[in-house]
Amino acid sequence: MMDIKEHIAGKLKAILTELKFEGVPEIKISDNPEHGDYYTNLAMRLAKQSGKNPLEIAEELKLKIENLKLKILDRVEAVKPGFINFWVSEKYLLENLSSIVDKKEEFGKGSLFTSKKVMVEFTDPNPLKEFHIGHLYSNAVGESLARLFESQSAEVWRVCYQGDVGLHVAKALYGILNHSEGIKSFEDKPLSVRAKFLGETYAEGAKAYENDEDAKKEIESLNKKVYEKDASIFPLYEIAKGWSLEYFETIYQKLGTKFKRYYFESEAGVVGLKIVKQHIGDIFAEDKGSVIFPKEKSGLHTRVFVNSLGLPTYEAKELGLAPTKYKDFPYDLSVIVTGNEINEYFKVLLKALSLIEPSLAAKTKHISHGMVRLPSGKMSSRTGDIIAGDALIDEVENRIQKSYPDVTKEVISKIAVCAVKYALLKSNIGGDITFSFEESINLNGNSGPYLQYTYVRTQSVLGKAKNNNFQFSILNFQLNEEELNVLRLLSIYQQIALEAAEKYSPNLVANYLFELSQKFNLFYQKHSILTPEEGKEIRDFRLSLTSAVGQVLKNGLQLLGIETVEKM
RNA sequence: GCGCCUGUAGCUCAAUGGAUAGAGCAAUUCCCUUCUAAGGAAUAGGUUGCGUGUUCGACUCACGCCAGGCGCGCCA
Repeated sequence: MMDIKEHIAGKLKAILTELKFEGVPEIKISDNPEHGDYYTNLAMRLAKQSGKNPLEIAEELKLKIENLKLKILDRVEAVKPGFINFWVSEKYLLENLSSIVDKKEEFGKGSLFTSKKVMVEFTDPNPLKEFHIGHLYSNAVGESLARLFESQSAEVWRVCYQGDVGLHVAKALYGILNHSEGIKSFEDKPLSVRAKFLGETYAEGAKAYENDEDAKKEIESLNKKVYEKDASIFPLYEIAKGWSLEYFETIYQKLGTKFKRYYFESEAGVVGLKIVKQHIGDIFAEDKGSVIFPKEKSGLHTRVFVNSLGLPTYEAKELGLAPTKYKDFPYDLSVIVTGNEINEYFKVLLKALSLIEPSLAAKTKHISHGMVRLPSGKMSSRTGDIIAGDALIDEVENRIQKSYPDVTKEVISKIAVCAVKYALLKSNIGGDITFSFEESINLNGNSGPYLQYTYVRTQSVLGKAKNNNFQFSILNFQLNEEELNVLRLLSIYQQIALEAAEKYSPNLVANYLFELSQKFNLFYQKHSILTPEEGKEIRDFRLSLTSAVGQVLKNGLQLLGIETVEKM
C-alpha cells in the first residue's frame, strides 16, 4: 500500500514548485472526522511568505489537487483560516483492508531502518540485588523499541548490561557473610527462595553500610577484593551471581525478551579504566587521588571516573562499554534505556565520550523512563520500599485467577504480562507513572486485557463463520458510520507504527490500538457480523473487517511485546 | 543555592504550533429472546499551576514566578 501522507505531500510539492512557492508540505492525520482523514496547514504557512490571504491560497491549492483527480481521494476542501482537508476514497480503504487480510503479520512493516544495525540496551538489573518494578518498566520499553525497530527492517541486537561489580555487590556479599543463615543452607532451595535470600542480604548489607563504620570499611575492602578476584571471596561471589542471573533469566522468559549478548560492568570497567588513563591530562584530571572529568571540560558538572582506590566508577565503566559494544556489533544506532534518575550523569558521560570517540557518542541515544509508583495504601512490601518485579506480576496473576477461574494458567500468565506491559507503555516514556492493579486488569477500561478481549471477540466470530473464504470486490452497498470509522483507523496503522519507531514512542501504538478496539466494539455492538439483515455480501465484508481488526490488534500488540490469546 | 524533569476533569493519562483540549476510571442513567454484557450508549465533570510575551493561531515556544520529583566529587 502506498503511503497516503507522502503521496499527497508529493503532489503538493509539485504544485508548489509550479506556483513558485517555497516550502515542504506537511500532511497530518486528522483527529476529527469533520476535518477529513488528513489535513495540511500549508496555506497558512505560505500566507506568511507571500503576503496573500491564506484562505485564497488554500482554495487555489484545493483546485489544483482536484484537477489531478487522484483515485485515493474522495474529496478536498479548503476551510476557514486556511486548512486543506482531505477525504480518502472508499476504494483506497477497501484496498487497504484486502492488503491486511493478505499480508497478515507482515502488514504494517516499514523500511525506516533498512540495512541499519541497532543495538538496544535495556532492563539492566544488577546481580545480587532485587529485580524491581523499574527493571520491568525498562524491559517493557526496551523490548517494544526493539520490536518497533525490527518492524522497520532494522537488524537489532538486544543487550543487557549488568552491574556485577561495585559497591552494591560488596554490600550484598557483606550481607551474605553476616546473615543468620549461611548461603549453604539455601543451596538446595528453589530458585525463587534463593533470589529472595539475595534480595534480603543486599538490604542488610546496605543498611550496615549506612549505620556501621566498621561494616563500611569491610564492604569497601570486599569491593576491592571482588575487582581483584581475591580467592577469599570470589567463589562465594560466583555462586551468588550465578543464582541471580539464573533467576533473571526466568523473568526474561516470562516477559518475552531474548538477549543477544550480556555485558557486565566487570568487563566494561577494564576497558574504561584504560581509556580514562590514556586521557589523563587532555580530558581527565587527577585530583585528591581520584580521576575526574572536570566541569571546565564538560561544561556540566565535575564527576569522578576513577575513585581514589583506583577503581572505575559507573562513568568509566560506561565509557568502556560503548567501544566494547561497537566491536561486537558495529551499530548505526545505540539506544540505551534507563531510569531518568541518571539523566545528569549520562549527559556528562556522553560529553566525555564525544571527546574520545565522537562517532560513537553521535550514534548513542539515551531513553529514560520515570519511576513506577503504586497508588497509596497499596501493597507496600514489608520493608516499605520497593516491590519486586516478579511479585507484581504474581499479584496481577492472582487477581486475574480470582476473577476468571476457568482460564488456563498459561493464558492467565499472558494476560498478566499484557496487563503490566500495557499499563507501563500506554503513557509517554519519561514521566513517572502510577501502576494500579485495578486499572491494569479492568476489562472495561483502557487496559491491555481489554485489547486482548477485543481480539478474542474477533477470533470468536471468525471461528463461527466456518467458511473463511469471504471475498468482496466492489461494494454495492453504503458503508455505515461504524464500518467507515474502523476502516479509516485500519488505514493509518502503518503510519502510526512508523511514527512510533521514529519517535521512540510505543505509546502511540498503544493509544491507537485502544481507539481501534473502541471503534470495533461499537461496530460489533450495533451491527451483526454473521447474520446481517442486508445479506451475504455485507456478511463477507464484515467478516473481512473483523479479520483485519484482529490482525492489526495482533500485529500492534506484538510491537508492544504483548501476546494475544485465542480465548479468555 | 545550581541543573534537569514534571504540573491538563475528583483519580490515571492523551492531544507532531492548529479547528469545539480528548479518553479511561469513579458518579448518575439507559441497552442482553442477538456473534463473549469480560461489551456498548448517554449525562455531568476544564481559567491546561500562575503571570507576561512571541505568533494569523499557544496545553505545546520564550522569559519570570509557584508547587512537586530527581540530581549536584569518589554508589549505580
